[in-house]
Amino acid sequence: MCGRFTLRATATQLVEFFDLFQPVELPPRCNIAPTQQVAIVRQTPSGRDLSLLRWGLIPSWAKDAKIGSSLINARSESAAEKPSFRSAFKKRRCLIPCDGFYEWEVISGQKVKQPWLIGVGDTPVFAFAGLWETWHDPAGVAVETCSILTTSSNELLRPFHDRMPVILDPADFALWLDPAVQTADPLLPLMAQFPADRMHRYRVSTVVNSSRNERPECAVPLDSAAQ
DNA sequence: CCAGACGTTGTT
DNA sequence: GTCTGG
DNA sequence: CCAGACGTTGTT
DNA sequence: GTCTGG
Repeated sequence: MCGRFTLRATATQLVEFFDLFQPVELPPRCNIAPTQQVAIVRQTPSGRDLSLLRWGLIPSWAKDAKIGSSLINARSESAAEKPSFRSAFKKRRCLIPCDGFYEWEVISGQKVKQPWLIGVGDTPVFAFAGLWETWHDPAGVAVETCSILTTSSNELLRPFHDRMPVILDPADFALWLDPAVQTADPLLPLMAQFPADRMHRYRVSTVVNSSRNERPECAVPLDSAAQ
């Protein structure tokens, strides 16, 4: 599954990979956590646009924002039907740029979990499949939120979880973002497991365990010689 | 009709 | 907002 | 996802 | 144990 990730790509890399219609410079992030601002790519009439919104989808009908922190992921198999996600799945799909995500290994007898950083080998940046939504707080202020879709894990991720984030192939970006597509049928094949042989992983420092730590050290290989 | 739920994950 | 349960 | 808190009252 | 905050 996916609860923490990195985005250190430059504006140029983002423009090229996502075909953005205007560049956006983002500060490098090594430890993006739920409830924080994340960058998403949306299709607008002018082109593909990058904006920042809160991670943890709050359905439009929610009475308070709390539910958002438990909706950081959405199951791809059911998002089209679930009340919390179906409206967003139909009309508000997005890409979530990423260049690595963390998984934690539970080692028996050890209290502290060992984090790993997972990457896609052949691209400097890649895309999670995401959904976004608008919620209005009690004062009427609009809050935009998002969620990352999940699928069953491939061999590389299975040691950590039975779920992994949906990673989209750039060839599928246009269909995923197409506002005219409002049914799950043509989208289901896009949400398959990303192949394990195109991904890699390495251990990183437990510094990343606390979402308060944003230092670059979070994403540095622990023992590069041994990996 | 109204009231109440609406989600994911991991762990046991 | 929309569906399910009573 | 993990870390960290987990409470009430009255007074300032 | 469970919820909240980041």
